[in-house]
Amino acid sequence: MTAHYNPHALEPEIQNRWADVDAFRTELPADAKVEDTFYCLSMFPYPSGYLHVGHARNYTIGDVISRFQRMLGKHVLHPMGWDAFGLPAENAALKNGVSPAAWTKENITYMRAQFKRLGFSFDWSRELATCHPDYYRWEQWFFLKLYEKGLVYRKNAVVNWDPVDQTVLANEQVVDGKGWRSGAPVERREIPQWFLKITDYAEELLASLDELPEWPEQVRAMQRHWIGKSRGVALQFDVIDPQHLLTEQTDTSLQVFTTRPDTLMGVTYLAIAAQHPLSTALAPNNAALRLFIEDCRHIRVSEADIATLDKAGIDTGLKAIHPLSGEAVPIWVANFVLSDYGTGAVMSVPAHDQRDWEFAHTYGLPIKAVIRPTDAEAADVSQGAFTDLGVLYHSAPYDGLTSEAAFEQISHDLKQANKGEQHTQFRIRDWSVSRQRYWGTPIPIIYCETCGSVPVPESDLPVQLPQSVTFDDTGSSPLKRLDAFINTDCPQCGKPAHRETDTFDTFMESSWYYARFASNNNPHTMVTPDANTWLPVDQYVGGIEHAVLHLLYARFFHKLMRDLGLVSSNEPFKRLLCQGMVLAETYYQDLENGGKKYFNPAEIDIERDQKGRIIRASHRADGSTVVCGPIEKMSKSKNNGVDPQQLIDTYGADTVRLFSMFAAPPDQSLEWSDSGVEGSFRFLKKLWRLVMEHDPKAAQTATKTWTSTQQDVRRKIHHTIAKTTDDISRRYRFNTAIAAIMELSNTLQKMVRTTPEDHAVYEEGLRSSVLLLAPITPHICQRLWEHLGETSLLLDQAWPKVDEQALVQSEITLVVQVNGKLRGKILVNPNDEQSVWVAAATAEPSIQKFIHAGQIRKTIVVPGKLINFVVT
RNA sequence: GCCCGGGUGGCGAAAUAGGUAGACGCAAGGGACUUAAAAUCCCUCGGAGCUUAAACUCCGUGCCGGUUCGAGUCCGGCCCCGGGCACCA
Repeated sequence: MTAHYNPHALEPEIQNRWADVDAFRTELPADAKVEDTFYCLSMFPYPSGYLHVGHARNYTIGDVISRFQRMLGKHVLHPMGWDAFGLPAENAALKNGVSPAAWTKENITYMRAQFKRLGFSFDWSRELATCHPDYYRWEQWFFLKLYEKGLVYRKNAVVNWDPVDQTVLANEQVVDGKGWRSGAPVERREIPQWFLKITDYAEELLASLDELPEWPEQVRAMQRHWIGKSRGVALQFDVIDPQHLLTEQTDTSLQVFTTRPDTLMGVTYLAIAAQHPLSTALAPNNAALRLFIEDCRHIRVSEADIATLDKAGIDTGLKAIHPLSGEAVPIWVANFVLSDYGTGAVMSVPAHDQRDWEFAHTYGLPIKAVIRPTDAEAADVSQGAFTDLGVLYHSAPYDGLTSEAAFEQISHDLKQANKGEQHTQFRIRDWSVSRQRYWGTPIPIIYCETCGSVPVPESDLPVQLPQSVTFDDTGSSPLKRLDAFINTDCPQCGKPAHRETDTFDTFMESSWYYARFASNNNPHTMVTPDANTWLPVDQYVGGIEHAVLHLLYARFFHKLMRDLGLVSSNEPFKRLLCQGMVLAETYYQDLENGGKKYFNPAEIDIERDQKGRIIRASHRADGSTVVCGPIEKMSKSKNNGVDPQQLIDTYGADTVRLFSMFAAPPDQSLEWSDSGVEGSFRFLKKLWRLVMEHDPKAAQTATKTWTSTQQDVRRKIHHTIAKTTDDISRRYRFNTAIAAIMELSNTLQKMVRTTPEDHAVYEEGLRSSVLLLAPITPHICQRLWEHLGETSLLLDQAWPKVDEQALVQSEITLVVQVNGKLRGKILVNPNDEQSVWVAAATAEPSIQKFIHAGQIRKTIVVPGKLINFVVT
C-alpha cells in the first residue's frame, strides 16, 4: 500500500532529518581551494513581520542555486540575516507604542520560522541582524577609518522639512507636497550632514563595470548612467550690474559647466538657482524676486519632482559678459536650477537645448541658432531645439567648423583667455549618510565647543543606540531629546560636549553585510582574512529595484574595504540575478465619496464564459459585484497581497517553491495565481504516484539492449538532463527546466511497462527526475529517493550526467519552406548529404504543389533544421 | 522629465545565434470511472474560411514603416504598462 502524498507530515520530517545532521552548517576544510567554494547570497530582508510572496520567490531562487552547486560538489556558503534598521519600525512605534527594538526582534523570530518551514538551506549559525551592536560597531569603526583617510566630510544639504512637526521627512513621508502627519506644505531646508566621498571613486566604479560580464547589461547601463561621466568645459562669465541693484558686489563671476562648448556663441541668457548668492543678495530690494524665492522653497527635493516642474523664472536685471564675444546677456533666476548641484548656475542655449528652448519661448528670450545640420543651410528651431551635433554658423570666427572641432577650438580659446578649461564632470554626488532618525546606527562623532567635530575613540566603540525611548506625536527622533545619550565629555579636551544624534542611512548596513557573513561574526575584527576564500560572492540574487543605489553603494564599500586591506578583490558580486516583482489581481467597488474599496483576491468568486473569459466577479461574503482592476504589485493599499503562509498550510512548501519558480522566468514580474499553484501541486502528486507505482525489483534482470521505443525514452531522459542543467546553471530559466521535467513525466506516464528493460528505462527516468527536481522541491524528492532504494541524503548526491550515446538520433525532422512559409516536414537521415535532403524535399507532394508553378531560384539549407525554396 | 525594462491565445508563459509561433501549465468545453462527489485518466482548445470527412487555405506576436530567401527576434518612428531617480527598503 503506497501512502498518499502528504506534504504536511513529510516536510517537517525531512527538515528534522536535515537539522539532525546540521546539514547546512558551512565548514570550510583547511585545504579548500577558492574554485571549490561557492558563495550564494540572496539580499537579506527587512524584517517587516510578514512573509511576502516576493520573499518566497527570492529565497527559492537562491536556494535552488545553492542546492544545485552543492550537488556539483562545491562547498557552498548560503547565509541569511536581517536588514533590521529602518523607518517601518519607527512607524510601528508611533502607531502601536511598541518599541522599535522589540517590534523588530519579534518580527525576526516569526520570519525565521517561516523561512525554516520553506526548507531553505541557510546556514543559520552565521545569522546576523544589523541592529545588533556586534554588527554596527564595525560600521562605526569603519566610518572612523574613512574619517582618518579624509573620505568623510560635513556640509549643508537640503532636506524635506515639516514646519509644523519641526522634523525632517523622508520622501515617502511627503504626500502631495505635504507632511504625512501634519498636512503642512513641506519646505526645503539646509542642515549640516555627513558625506562619504563616493565621487573619489566615480572613475573606478565606472571603469570596473567592465569587469562584471555576468551582471545583467541593463543594471550596468543604469549604473553607468547614474555615475554619468561627461566631458565638457568649465567657464566663467563676468557679472555686471548696470542698474546698480547690488549694494556690494562680493563675487563678480559666474561659474558654469557645459558639455556643448560648440554652442557657446548661441548663449542668450544665464540661469541661476533661487538660493544662489547673487539671487539672495538681490532679494531685499526686489519684492517679486522675494516672492519667487519663497515659491521655490516648496519644491520637493526629489529629482523627479524637479524634472517635471513647470519651468518658471524671473529676470534679475543683472547681465553677464560673454567670455568670447563680450556681449552682455541677461541673468535669470530659474526654479529648475539647483543650488546644491554643480555650480548653481547654467548657461542657456535655447536653440540647441530643449529645456532652454521652452524657457526662452515662455519668456520671450532670444533664440539664436549657431549649429546647423551638415546637409542644410540653417537649423530649424521654430518648433523646438536642434540638439544634434552639426556645423557652426553665426559663430564667427568659428563658422564652418564641425561641432567636434569647435569643441576643441573654443575650449582652447577659453583657456587662452583664462576664462575656462576642459573638465570632466560626473552626475553622481557624494553620499549623504546622515539621517535624522532614531532607529539606525549612531554616528560616532562628538561635538565640542573647543575642538569641533571629534571622532569617538576606537576603545569607546560601539556607541550604543539606547533601546528604551519614548516617541512623541511629531515622529521626530527621540534621541534628540535624550540628554543621557547626548551629554558626554570631549575625548580630546575633556570638557562637556554633546553627541551626534543623527544615525546612518540604512544603506550603510547593507553595503558590507556580505563580507560579515563570510567572516562568521568574528568579534575581534570587521572582516577576517579567510573571508577572501569566499569572496567575491559568486551569485547574488535580489530585486531589480536595487539596481542602482544598493548595488552601487556595496561596490563602493568593497573598494573602500579593499583600500583598507580588508578584502583582496575589486568587486563584491561576481554574478548578479535581478528578480522581477510579484503582482496580483486587484478587485474593488467604487464608493460614494469617489474612493475605492479593495477586496483581497481570496475573498472573490469569478464566473467565466465558455472561452474562460471572466464575465463577473463577486464578493463571496455578500455576492455583490466587484470591479476587476488591473494586475498590480502586491501592496497593502490595493489589498492584493497573498500570504504565503496560507499556501504553505494548504499545499506545503514544495508546491510554493515549485510554483514560484515555474510561473515565470526569475527576472520577469510574476503574476500570482491560486489555480496555478493548484497545478503545481497536481504535478507533485503525479510524480509521487509515478514513483510509488514503480517496483525497483522489476528492473533487476534488465539487459542493456534497448528497443527503439526504449531508445526514444532514454533520449528524452538525457535530453531533459542536458536542458535542465543548462537552464539552471547558464540561463537561469527555472520555468523551462521545470517544463522539461514535466514533459519527461508525461513521457514516462505513457510508457508501456512489461519487460525488465521497460522497467529499467522507467526507473532511469524517475531517478533523473528526482535528482533534477531536488534543488527545487527538496522534501518530496528526498522521500521519493528513498522509495527508489536509497538511504542517503539526496542533497549530497551528484548531479546527473548526460549519456551522449543516448542522444544519438538515426532520423531527424526537417522543416520545408517555400518562400519562407512552412509547407511540409520530411524525415531524413542526419548523416546524408544535403543534396539527398533537398531531393527528398522536392519529391514531397505538398511541396511540389508550390514549386512546380515557378522556378526554384535559390535553395537555402540550414543543416539539421530546415530547407527553404525561393521561387518566383 | 531622464535612465532601464516589458507588451505573444481566455490566462501565466515557450520559441537559447534571424529559421516550424503558442512547448509546459492554468482556465474552459466534452467524455470515461463512480450510487454520488472528490481524485484520476482520455479528447478538444489563437482567429477566419472551406469541406461529409481527412485535409487544405488565409490572417495572427502593441501600432506604423524598413532590412532579409525568411522577423516575435534586427533597424527607424510611435503608443501603452512597469521599475529607478539619491531620506521606503
